[in-house]
Amino acid sequence: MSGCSINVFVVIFSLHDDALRVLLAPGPGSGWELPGQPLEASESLEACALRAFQEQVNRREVYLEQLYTYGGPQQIPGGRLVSVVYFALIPADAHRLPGGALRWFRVDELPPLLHDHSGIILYALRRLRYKLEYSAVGFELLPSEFTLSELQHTYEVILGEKLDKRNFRRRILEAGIIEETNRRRMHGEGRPARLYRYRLDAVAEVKARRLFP
Amino acid sequence: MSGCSINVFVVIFSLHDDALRVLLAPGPGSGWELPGQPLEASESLEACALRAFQEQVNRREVYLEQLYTYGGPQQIPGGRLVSVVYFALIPADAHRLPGGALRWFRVDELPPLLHDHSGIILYALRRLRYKLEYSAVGFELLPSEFTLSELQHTYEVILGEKLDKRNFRRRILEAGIIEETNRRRMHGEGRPARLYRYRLDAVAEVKARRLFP
DNA sequence: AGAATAGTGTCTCTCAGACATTATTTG
DNA sequence: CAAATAATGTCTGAGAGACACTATTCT
Repeated sequence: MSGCSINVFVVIFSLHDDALRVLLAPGPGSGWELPGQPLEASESLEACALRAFQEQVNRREVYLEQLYTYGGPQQIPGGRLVSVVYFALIPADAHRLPGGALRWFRVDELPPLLHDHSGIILYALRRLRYKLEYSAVGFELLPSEFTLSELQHTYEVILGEKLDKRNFRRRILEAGIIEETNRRRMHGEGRPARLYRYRLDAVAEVKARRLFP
Repeated sequence: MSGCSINVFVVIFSLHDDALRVLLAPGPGSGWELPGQPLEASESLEACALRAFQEQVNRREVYLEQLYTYGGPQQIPGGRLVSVVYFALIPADAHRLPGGALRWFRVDELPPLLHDHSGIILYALRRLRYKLEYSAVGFELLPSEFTLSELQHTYEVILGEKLDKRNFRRRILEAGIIEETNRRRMHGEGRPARLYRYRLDAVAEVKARRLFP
């Protein structure tokens, strides 16, 4: 076998303080980089990606999808480097404060990044926005029960634009991917909002639309 | 560096004899498999993919896009195996008869395949059909000048359904991705058809929509 | 009562799909 | 002039986007 090494990186998105954020690790030199690690001998690519942020997340289930595999002809000491990049969405209520030196950055205020990681993040963001249009991926950033206003706000933050309240609700409800609960959220001020959850079969459908497998 | 090896496979589509076909190589045992080869030390993933079918194609420019990277935890003797899979489209007039033991198979009549290659082909086909809807990828299977009937026929073969002639022409022309030439195709019988070509800036646009980079 | 947020319906316009006839060439 | 293929336009229904007011809770 030729001397080669594979790194798995993850673009981890989450939503807090009214902004979409990415988790980054301090790089070896001055900049930052995506969290990642070398693929170990007997684990799958996906398992390796999960390791990259298991300490950041309380929940076991997260949305994880392969993004792209980079492998230019660059030589590194000891062999060549191939990077497999995933992207992940974790719900606002499920992540811990970053441990170690990791930090959350707003996607619109990224620090200087090593390698081509800023290009990769922009690509992941493009794909997230795109998927938001045709799949139900937005729910992956919310707790399991949420109000329609919260859901709309999630969409607005990711897309970077305001949406019409009535059209948004009509579209989401007609799509049949969420269902009412009997519960409501009281936040002290204003009329309490009904809580919704995504339907279990809708979750299955979203998984079926995943790129692969 | 850990002992690991990377193979690059390509799902190569082309259109002839009224059917969408895939190029396959005889496997080590009894079944067939996708053409592919180990990644060499100082080449990019894409260059390795191009090597896989450079002898099948006259033209230098082909449509090539990364599909997915597989890397289960399976052990193979001497290390683990990661497979990067691309998919390629080559125009009907640009491919040679397969050299060596390679053969073209209709996608609806695949032979027994090794590994999970039949699943990979089905996934590539799904993606091709999907891309046909929102990008101009269909032109990549035709010669540089073509009639609208030929283009429609290409779409029909890939999608596996008949399309309405007037709606098809309206949609394609309104999309502004092709332009008339002054030439016509005479085929001895019936009224000669005007030849079209895709617009150069449309080609650029399609490239911009490519997944990455 | 007032402040704050939740929730609801209509109209218009654009786009997609169904559909049949005329036009041009060859033998 | 018959056979073969190319080329063309209209109608209708569904879905997307613009738009403003009422309802419920808390202090």
